[in-house]
Amino acid sequence: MRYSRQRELVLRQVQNRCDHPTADDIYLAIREDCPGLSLGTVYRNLNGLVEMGRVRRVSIPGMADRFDRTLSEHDHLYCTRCGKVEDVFLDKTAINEMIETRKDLAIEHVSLNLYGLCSACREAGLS
Amino acid sequence: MRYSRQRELVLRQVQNRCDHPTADDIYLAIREDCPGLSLGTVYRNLNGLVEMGRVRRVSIPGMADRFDRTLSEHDHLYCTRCGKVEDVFLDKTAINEMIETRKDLAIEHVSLNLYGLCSACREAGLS
DNA sequence: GCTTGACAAGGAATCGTTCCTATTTTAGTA
DNA sequence: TACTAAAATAGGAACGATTCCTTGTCAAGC
Repeated sequence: MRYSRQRELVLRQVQNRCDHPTADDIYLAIREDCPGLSLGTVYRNLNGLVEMGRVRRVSIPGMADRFDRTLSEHDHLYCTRCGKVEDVFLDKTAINEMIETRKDLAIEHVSLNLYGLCSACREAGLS
Repeated sequence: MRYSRQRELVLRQVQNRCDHPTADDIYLAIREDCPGLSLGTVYRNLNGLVEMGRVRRVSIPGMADRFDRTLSEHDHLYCTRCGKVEDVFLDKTAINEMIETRKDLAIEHVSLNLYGLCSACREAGLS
């Protein structure tokens, strides 16, 4: 795979942000430094970077895909109040053990979608 | 909410099928008995039926939404070989317990997406 | 039987995403 | 440094899923 300035910018954008941007978020952000950038290029590069394992894709039903710089195993919490997506690190041994007991199923992979309040909304609600 | 023949047909279609049809599947099936049916009507009624709790929506990233007649708590297995969606009934007490230990999180709901082989593909693979 | 509001049909519009084509960039080679 | 082929881009058309809008229809209560 050849170097490209656009891919470099896309990767940096994901890595430098602590939120979970959509392709369009990334497009709008990079566009300032790189006018003439095409949204198709952003999608193509994001797909490539996901395939290479450099970034992760976060899919939540009914929303545009988001992208995540954090590669280590974790899940995502969708905030039902503000819509933000937050990383959540869970101990999944209990889940994996439960899955293993089900010898009748051939499950290769489990993904969790968590719905609730993000840390900011939770703290706002406590006060 | 008023009665309508179209809504009746949509609901029956979901309830009489043991697969997980998409809006379009339902549209095509009903259209035979009810020419002039509009796809928009199918969507509108499905959304209404989901809101009323008469059917369930099954969302899997990258695919059209599917609809499920089974209302009791369960999850879904997406077959990585044939693409079929299958109901899976899991004992989620371990998951719920694990979630409860995380006092730092305000999680309201957890949904699992399972990826693997459906029962048909699994049996085909064993032989 | 008339009115009114919920519903349907039909199609335009939207959103997220991919695809296509001509043009530009990159990297290896002479 | 110049040349070339492969790979990447820009720009926009196309696509699939879904919603929205407008107009027409029908059903239940007065």
